[in-house]
Amino acid sequence: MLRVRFAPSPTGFLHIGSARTFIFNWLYARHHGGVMILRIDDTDVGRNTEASLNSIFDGLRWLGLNWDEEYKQSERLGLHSEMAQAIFHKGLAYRDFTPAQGGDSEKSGAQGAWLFNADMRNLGQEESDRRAAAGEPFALRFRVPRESVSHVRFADGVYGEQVKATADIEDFALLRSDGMPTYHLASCADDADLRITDIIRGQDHLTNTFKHVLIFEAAGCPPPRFAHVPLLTAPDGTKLSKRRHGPVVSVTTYRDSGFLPHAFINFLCLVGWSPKNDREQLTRQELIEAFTLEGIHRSNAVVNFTEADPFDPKAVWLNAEHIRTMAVADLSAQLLPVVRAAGFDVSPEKMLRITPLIQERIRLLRDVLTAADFFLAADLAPYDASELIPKKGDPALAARVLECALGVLAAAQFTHDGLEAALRGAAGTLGIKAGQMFEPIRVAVCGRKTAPPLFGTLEVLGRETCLGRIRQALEKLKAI
RNA sequence: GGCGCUAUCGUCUAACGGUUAGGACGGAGCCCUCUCAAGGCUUAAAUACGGGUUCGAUUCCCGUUAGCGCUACCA
Repeated sequence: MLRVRFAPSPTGFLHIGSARTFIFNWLYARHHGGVMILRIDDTDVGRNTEASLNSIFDGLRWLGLNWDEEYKQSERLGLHSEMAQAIFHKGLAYRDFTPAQGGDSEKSGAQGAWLFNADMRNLGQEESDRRAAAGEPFALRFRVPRESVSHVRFADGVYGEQVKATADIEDFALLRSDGMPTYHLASCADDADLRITDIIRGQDHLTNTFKHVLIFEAAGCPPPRFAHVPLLTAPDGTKLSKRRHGPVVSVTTYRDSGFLPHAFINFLCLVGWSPKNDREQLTRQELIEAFTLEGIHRSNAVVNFTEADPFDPKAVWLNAEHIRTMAVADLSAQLLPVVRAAGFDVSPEKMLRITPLIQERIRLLRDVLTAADFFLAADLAPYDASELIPKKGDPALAARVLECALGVLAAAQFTHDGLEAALRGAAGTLGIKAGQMFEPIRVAVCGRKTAPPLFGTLEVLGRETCLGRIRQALEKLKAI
């Protein structure tokens, strides 16, 4: 049975790169009828936050992709130290009594790679035991077998055969001096215990994988298969981070701005992966069927956002496509809570009548607020009376049109076709073009020149509202 | 610095070593049209650079350059 896991650490909100890794794992599991596991990698106690944990669950729940098993690393610490002890007792790890380095002070100025601390690596068994017994703190380091093994290798599902000389791998830590496992140890111990068969994760772990292979082998466990996916970057090429790029990299930002979960998933899949048949819009089922590791790219991909436009245009387009192809009733149901959250008390029935008029005019659910404002608010937002004047017309013409409309609408059958017939007829009577007739009416009832088609709009607005707004428009015209 | 990964239109990407280098988003233009959308059509736009190998390189090899990753008792 194939088993995959998504293992976020709760040290920041769920960002879209992590979400994509989750999605790829999920797709892979579902494609192969395997098991999807969510594991919270929370061994860095100092950096864990409750807010981060919530952000992860909020984001994942919104995506609507379920997982089958759930674990928390902090509840499995015994397992980790067990593996560390086993490795230590085989002589494949050693105690390092060197005091912990403060922060990343060493990092930048480092000339040449640090591999190990000779004194500690070669410390005699007796002295090591004595100092440990005396309570001196130590980190447990993996003894990279540079003498006996020349290279470590593994086959990556995306990047192919990978080889690295043991001479280039440093003696990494397994246990910190406070006894907590490091990421490498905890991750491998859990992957082994949970019988993970395939690890699909970010490419930033590609070179760490050699260490992991070493750990699995030292513990006597067969390593799982690995597949690394390319990273997501900002337009400037740097990796996505809240500090640099703000909330645009957080999954919840997409949710709150009115993305449909599936459109978002669809978009993320298309960044760094391709079904190779030019298809762009895929249903969940189609994604499951089409998803293979072979379709994953090897180079980083940029999420094309700017300060002016926080979302990748393709993501927005995909969302609009999904909105357009939804059943009206479904879209209406999605729109209702957005509208109500903005403070408008709209009935489901009315929302259902508004929806078809704006369906192909909104790209994000949020857009309903600006696209349908004149349906929602009792009073129109202030607008300039000059807007009422039609092309090649003057205030007098606008007034004539509106006076006429008052009479026509009072009598017309208030349906799309009835209104169209009445209004076109009126234009003919006045001897003006239909456009000149419709424009002042549109502005009068909508408060602006760009709006959904007129007849359907009038119909949904209803006779009383239309007449009232036209009278108000006439008043405004007098002021010119 | 060391080690590793990567390199096709602005962006996401396609192309058994043989294509006029294809598609999509975005841009521009035209059509449709009661405005705005949607839709239809057209168009500009790419193989980082230099060497090989080959009858023939986007594709294989080497180098250069650039970007990214790892190089923590972070994950």
